[in-house]
Amino acid sequence: MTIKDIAERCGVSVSTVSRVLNNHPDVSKTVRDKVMTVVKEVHYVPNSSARDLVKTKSDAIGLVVRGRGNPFFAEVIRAIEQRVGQAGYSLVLHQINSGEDELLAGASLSRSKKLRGLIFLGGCFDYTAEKTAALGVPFVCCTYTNSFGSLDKGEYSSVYIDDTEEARRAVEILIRQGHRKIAILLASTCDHSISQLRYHGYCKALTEAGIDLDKNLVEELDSYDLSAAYEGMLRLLGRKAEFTAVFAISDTLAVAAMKAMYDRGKQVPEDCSFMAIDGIDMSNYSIPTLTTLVQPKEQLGVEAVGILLDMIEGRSGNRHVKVETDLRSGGSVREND
Amino acid sequence: MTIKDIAERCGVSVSTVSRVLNNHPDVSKTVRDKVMTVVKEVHYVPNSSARDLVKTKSDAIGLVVRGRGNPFFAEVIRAIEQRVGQAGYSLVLHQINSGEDELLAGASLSRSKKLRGLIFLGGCFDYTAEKTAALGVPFVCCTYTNSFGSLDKGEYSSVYIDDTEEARRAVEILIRQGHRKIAILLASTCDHSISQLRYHGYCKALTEAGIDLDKNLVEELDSYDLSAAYEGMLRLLGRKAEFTAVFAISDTLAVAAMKAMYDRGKQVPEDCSFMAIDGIDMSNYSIPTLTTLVQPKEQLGVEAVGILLDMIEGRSGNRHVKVETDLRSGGSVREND
DNA sequence: TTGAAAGCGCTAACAT
DNA sequence: ATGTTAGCGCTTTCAA
Repeated sequence: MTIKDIAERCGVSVSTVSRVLNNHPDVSKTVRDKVMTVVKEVHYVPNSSARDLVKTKSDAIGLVVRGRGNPFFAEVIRAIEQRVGQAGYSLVLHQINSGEDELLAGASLSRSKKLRGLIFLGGCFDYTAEKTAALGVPFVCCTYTNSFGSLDKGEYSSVYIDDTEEARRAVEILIRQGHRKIAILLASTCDHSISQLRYHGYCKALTEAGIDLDKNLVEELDSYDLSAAYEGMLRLLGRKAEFTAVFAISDTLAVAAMKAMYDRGKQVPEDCSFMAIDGIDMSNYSIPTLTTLVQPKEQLGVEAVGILLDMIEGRSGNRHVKVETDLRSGGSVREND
Repeated sequence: MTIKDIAERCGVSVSTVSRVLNNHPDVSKTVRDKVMTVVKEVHYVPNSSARDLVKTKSDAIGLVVRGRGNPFFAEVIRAIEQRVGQAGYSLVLHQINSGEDELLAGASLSRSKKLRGLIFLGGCFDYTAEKTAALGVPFVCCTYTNSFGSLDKGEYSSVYIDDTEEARRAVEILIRQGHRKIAILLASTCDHSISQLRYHGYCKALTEAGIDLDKNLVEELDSYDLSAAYEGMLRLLGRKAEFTAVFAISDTLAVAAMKAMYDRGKQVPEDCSFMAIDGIDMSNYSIPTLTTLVQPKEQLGVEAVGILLDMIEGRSGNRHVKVETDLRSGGSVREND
């Protein structure tokens, strides 16, 4: 069923049908009604490929999300969708798995869908000008910035929290509560990602407090899965290393780790305190409620779209916005005062 | 940058470039290499609209998911993606919000992307032949079946659990443990959805055990949000109605409700047992681990794709597959034996 | 207000 | 092995 079929059934030309379909004003009501009737009757829907092909400039913004089903991203995505829609643009959401390259995905999406701009959510931290050149449109890194890459500040945009500083702050909060033996649950100490940055903040806080880093208290996981965190926590407990608190680099890891504690007959926070970063909805319902530095998820999304639209519409060049976390005091950290 | 530009730069015709791009064998290595070099050099990516437009029959299967960020769906989606890919088809994933009509979305997707078939995940239970007519391709309802609609068995396919029966079974398990005062946490008793079916199973179990339905123990929520479940549980506790167990129609509701218990200083399962249906990953890490009837998420996805491909490739007509849940015994139900 | 026709970028038949 | 060309379904000038 094509526009031509509709035209024939209505006894009009294809251009008239096209006009009706696109709400052009210069069509008589009689014709318009007739066309619409037939369209409804046969459930006609225009072929979007043909439509996209013919119009040179789209209103599509691409969103490439790395890490499927990451609950932290869900809220950010929602905010992005809403803002993009409000601004009269359409959103092309493309989710990729951890192993894939988001720049490649973005470049491909950009060319094939004629995107006006791109937002990357949860990508890598080490882009080079050479790799981003393929994108061909303005882009903004959401929830991270290019800490390990060689990109100049003027070559990209970002909305992010200062991962190192926030991690330092989180660990400092534990130290202020009297903790000196603090374990860390993370993905890797040298993967050039959020994990490495937050590890760095952890080290910094220890140093500032004059505490020596104990490698025995660093538990590296091979994924962000809940099961990996659970097993990691058990290993930590099994090592018989002494610690009174755990800093988990994400809420999900903390929740699974607290469960491991419980299953080993230990109490949180009596036997061990837990502190994390992210602030997902779920950790509000963990037992006890997780104490965590909450990222401003909606703001992250809103700012990302704002910066991108400013660039697309020529109001400004690349920009970087650092946002702050908010301490949510649950019951997972023992108060020693 | 179009295929024509590439052709010019290489001094060959567009068809040659097209051949290279599509891995046709009849191109000399010299030409192929030259074309590939230029393609990489200029970051050329074919316009997918033009590509899709020209090929009359696609290999795309649509997946319309109702209910963004529902953790239960995540695993089903993963299984579907994998199977569709394995079979040599591509997947077009379209997520819609609770308010939207999945049939409309599916119909639109179907026509505009020339889909070969559709899978609906988390849709409604009341389709009519009139409404599904617009789809124009075979479709299968995944995780639900058309309990309240007027569709004939031969007019659609489905992979589902028997919601009523599984709910009955869940409540029966509670009754076997000696519970007689069992509250239920649900979304609605008459929304023609999973909630209504599971409510029906709850009633059935009570009746079979000779227990009168106590409307005071039925807590209807206005959404599936964790916060709604938390508040609902507080209301239930506030009513001073007596109950020794709660049947939550989904894992997420149960987790939030258990937290409400904890916050009111009550113990699970000592003061109240909890039982649910779904079996999401997260509820493995609740405290205590949630006792729940686990849906075979991967199987749901695999079967859905299997049925759809059988129809697309003409091996069979519409089919209905009922799958079974698996009891996961956590610590949320008190064992009285 | 309507119709005819060009062309968006690509693939695939048909030529060579 | 490579080039020429006819569309795929649609929007959009340009004419009428």
